[in-house]
Amino acid sequence: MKISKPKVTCCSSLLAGRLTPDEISSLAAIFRVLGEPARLQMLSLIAAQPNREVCACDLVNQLDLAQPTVSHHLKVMHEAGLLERERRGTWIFYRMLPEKLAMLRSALS
Amino acid sequence: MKISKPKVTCCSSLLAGRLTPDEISSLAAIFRVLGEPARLQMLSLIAAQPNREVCACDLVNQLDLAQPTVSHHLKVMHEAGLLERERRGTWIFYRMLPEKLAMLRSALS
DNA sequence: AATACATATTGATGCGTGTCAATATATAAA
DNA sequence: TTTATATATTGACACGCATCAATATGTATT
Repeated sequence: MKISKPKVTCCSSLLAGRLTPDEISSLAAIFRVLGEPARLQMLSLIAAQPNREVCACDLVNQLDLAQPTVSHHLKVMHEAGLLERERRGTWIFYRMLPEKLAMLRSALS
Repeated sequence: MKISKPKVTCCSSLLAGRLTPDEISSLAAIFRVLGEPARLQMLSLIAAQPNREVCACDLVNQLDLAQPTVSHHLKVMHEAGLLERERRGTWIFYRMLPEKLAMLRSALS
């Protein structure tokens, strides 16, 4: 029985070979999302919570940014696949989705 | 003889704990450099070379960008610590410095 | 329905930066 | 020195986007 050779690369890797234009633009899009200090700070705050989630109001209180600005960044990160949202009553909680970060990690290796 | 406990964290990690403002801004700066499709394409082209280096003229030929634009991006990536330069005659060759990418990888883990 | 609070959206503004033409600088060869 | 080629710099322009005030929408309570 023939054993198929395992593929060593699972995702697009920046250091090995040439990337397609689609891979390049989608990779750049995620990097651009992370290239904003306010957003990195929000991710760091979420990761620092014991249950790994925050409601938007917490970020508004801690972040020295106006509420529309926080809402804007949350939307950007949610649409980029970095955060998931869940409504609980009046509050909306955001959690990290580590898959996108893992994908970036493999793109950098 | 007492054996010192090894530190598990070597660098700033986005997912564990809170980051300092300095860590956040320097991390964001590198992500912003990578958040540009033209620059990712240049890195991909460099990584695809057999000897892992290119001269600037090669990039100008292959990249559908004006020469000053290529020069600008090379400067940005060099100042960010992603590329190293070496002059050989009239040409200037650029090579990748994988250390910064490794640092980003650990920040994402 | 009315009130209160949380979040999202709209619209406007200002700043950063990617882009390129023009020009300058650097290196090598004749 | 002159010529040619490679790279960098300057200056200007246009576009994207972070930011916020004002407003709208959503949810729960009375």
